Formats: sequence, structure tokens, C-alpha cells
Amino acid sequence: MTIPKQSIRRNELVVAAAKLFKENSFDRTTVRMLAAATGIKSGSLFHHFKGKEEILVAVIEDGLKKSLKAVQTETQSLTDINQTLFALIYGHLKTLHGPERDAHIVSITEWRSLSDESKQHLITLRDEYEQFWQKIIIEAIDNRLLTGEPTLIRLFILGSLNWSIQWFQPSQGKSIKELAQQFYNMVAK
Amino acid sequence: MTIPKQSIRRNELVVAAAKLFKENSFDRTTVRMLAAATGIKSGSLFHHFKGKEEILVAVIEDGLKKSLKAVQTETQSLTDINQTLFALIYGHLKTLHGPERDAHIVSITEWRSLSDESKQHLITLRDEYEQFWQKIIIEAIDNRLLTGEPTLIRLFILGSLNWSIQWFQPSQGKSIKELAQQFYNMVAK
DNA sequence: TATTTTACCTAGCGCTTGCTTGGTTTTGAG
DNA sequence: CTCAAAACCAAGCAAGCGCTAGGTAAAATA
Repeated sequence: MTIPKQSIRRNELVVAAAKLFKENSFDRTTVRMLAAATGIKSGSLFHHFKGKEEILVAVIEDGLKKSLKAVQTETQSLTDINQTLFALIYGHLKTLHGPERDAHIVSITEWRSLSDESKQHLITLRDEYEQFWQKIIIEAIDNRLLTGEPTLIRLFILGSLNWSIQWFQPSQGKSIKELAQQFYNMVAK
Repeated sequence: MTIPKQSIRRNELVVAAAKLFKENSFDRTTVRMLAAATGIKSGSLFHHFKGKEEILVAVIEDGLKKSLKAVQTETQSLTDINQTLFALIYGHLKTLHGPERDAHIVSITEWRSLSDESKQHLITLRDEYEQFWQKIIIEAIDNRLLTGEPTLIRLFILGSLNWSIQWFQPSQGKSIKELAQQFYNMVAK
């Protein structure tokens, strides 16, 4: 019995899992809960995934890949560094609180529920994303838009942006664009 | 059988619990693990705490109270707003990565493991801490040291500071004071 | 239409979990 | 020295957990 990595059904399960993992947490979401939410019996889940952890890996992998794609799209064809930096911040917030919100939140909060092997696999994806930021930040420093150590600035900005999952409610009060503007104004010269 | 809220033994258990909750997580720390770490039998834990959750509440309560005390001490007797804002950032980082590190990390990461009742109880303490920040931030805005909405700025700064638990290793590379300086330079005018 | 593959169900095993109960030891005040 | 309160232990229960085994139904392939 081989388990296919791509299938419509599997993807549905991953989306449902992301929602449950966000609402409860990975540990407090049981395979029976996920089964009930998707109209399946709990044992049948293991036809799609080797184990519970593989579901979490799939959710996070999904989230990370979409993050990278999102900021790439948002910043492409921009030449001005001011615009690029804003687009980066805006793009990050837009995916973070967009349709894939659940997966992104899980990517951020459930990292430590992963085994070492799973971490190793996903860390490559995360590094890729962070490198994308790093490059633009360095360019911004060169243009005196930012000052300080690139790595520290990156951790600082990404930290505060990611923290918004703790307090920001989409479609209530501020728009994401306003938010991005305020973030941008605070760090850029 | 009444359970006293203050006792030396209880405090030892809370400290040990903080460490375990940080290393594993609340859910993945079993009462048996905590018992083994403190040289006790698992059942005996329930002489000190009504249930497992009460241990978590004690850890977080401890962390929050010490946070507030730390920044109060750090900023007292300062009149210049520049100095005060720096002291606030420095004080926050110093407790966060100081001797009570475990409890603070648990306070940040395990919030959602709490029941609604426990949350309600602890939210008062957290609000108190945030209000302390808010006051100083407003003063800083009045003095043109910061610009923007107070609440947003607070969330932004505290978010990035708290995020440092994800990457900062005490006693390795940068000192906390250097870190605080960089943070300060990035937000203050 | 026959055959294989994919998707699912039924039933339950083995293990761990938080917590309880009823009893014993230790401690400290009078 | 007495004795009650506090701290602990031994043993185990009931519930929930991830996951498996063996089979059936549906869909795809030939």
C-alpha cells in the first residue's frame, strides 16, 4: 500500500486539519476530530497519511510554500527599494491573514510539535523564505532606508509581523493595507 | 483537605514545571515527568495543585508578576523619556532572558493551553503590564520620539521583543544591552 | 467486462493520560 | 512528648489516545 502525496482528497484533509490545528492545537486535535470534520472514520485517515505528524508536516509545508510565492508575486516587477520593502511587508501580512491564514498560523505556532526529522525537512523551506527577506533588507540598508544589522532587522520585522496573529482580526477595524503602512512607517526612514 | 497557595515546596514545583513546560510543552509534559523531576510520586502532585492546569496557571502568574516588577524597577527614578523608553525595552529583554526565562517563555507560548476561566484570571495581570507600556509609549509620542497609534506601536514593539525567544540564546554572541540598543535605535527617532 | 487500484469502514488493541482513594510518614507547634 | 496538620506513597481506574488488521465498496484502467 503506497500513499500518494498529491490527491484532491488529501488536500481537503490538510485544509481541514489546518483549521483544527489553529483552533485547538496540534496536540489537542485528535485524529477522531479531524475524521469527524471531514466525514470519514478515524482509521481511514491513515490511508492518506503515515501518521498524525505527517498531517502537520503537510499543513506547514503548504503554508511555507504559499508564503514564499506570495511575497515573490507581490514584489516582482518593482524596482524602487521603497516600494519593494513596502510590498514585502504588505505581501507578508496579506498571506498571513488571507485565505490560507490557518496554515500560516500553524506554521508559526506548531513548529515545536515537529520531530527533529520533520523539522530538518521543513527548515529548508523556511530558510528560503528568510533569505528572500534578507536580500531585500540588505538592499534597503545600502540605500539608507534602514540602518543596523540585516539579520537583526529581519528578525525584528518578521517577529512583529508574525505577532499580529495574536491580535489582528481580519475584516474588523483596520485594513491590511493600513496595517502594512503603519508597520512600514515605523521601521523605514 | 485544603491546598495552600503559598509554600516553599509548591514554589519549587512551579519552577521545575516552568522548565519542563518550556522544553517540551504543557501538553507534552506529563504529571509523571514533573513528579520524577522533583523526586515525588505523580499522585502527590495533587496535594499541591487541584489539577494539571493549576500548575500552568501558577507558572504564568509568576512570570507576569515578575515582568511587571522588572520594568517598574528598571524605569523608576528616570525622568527623561528617551532614557525611560530605552529602560523599558532593556528591562523587558532582561527579564525575558534572565533567570526567570522559563516562566516568561511559558507565559508567551502556552496561553492557549489555558481554559477560559484561567485566562480570565490571568488577563488582568497581562493588561496591567500592557498598560504600563502604553503610558510610556503615549508619553514618547507626545515628545515626538515615536509616531503613530500608541496601541499599534505597543503591539509592534512587544511583538518583536517577545519573538526574540525564538532565536536569542543568552550568553552567546550579543549581550542583552546591545540587543536593547539595536531595538531602540530601530523604532525611536 | 474483468481486474486492479484507490478509498473507505468495522472493530478493537495496547498504551498513556490525568487523577483518585485510602493509607503512611514527616513536621512543627504547644 | 503529644498530636494534629501537612506531605507524601502505593496502587490503580476510567477515559482517551494513535494506530492497525482485515475486509468491503467504489472508481479507474485494461
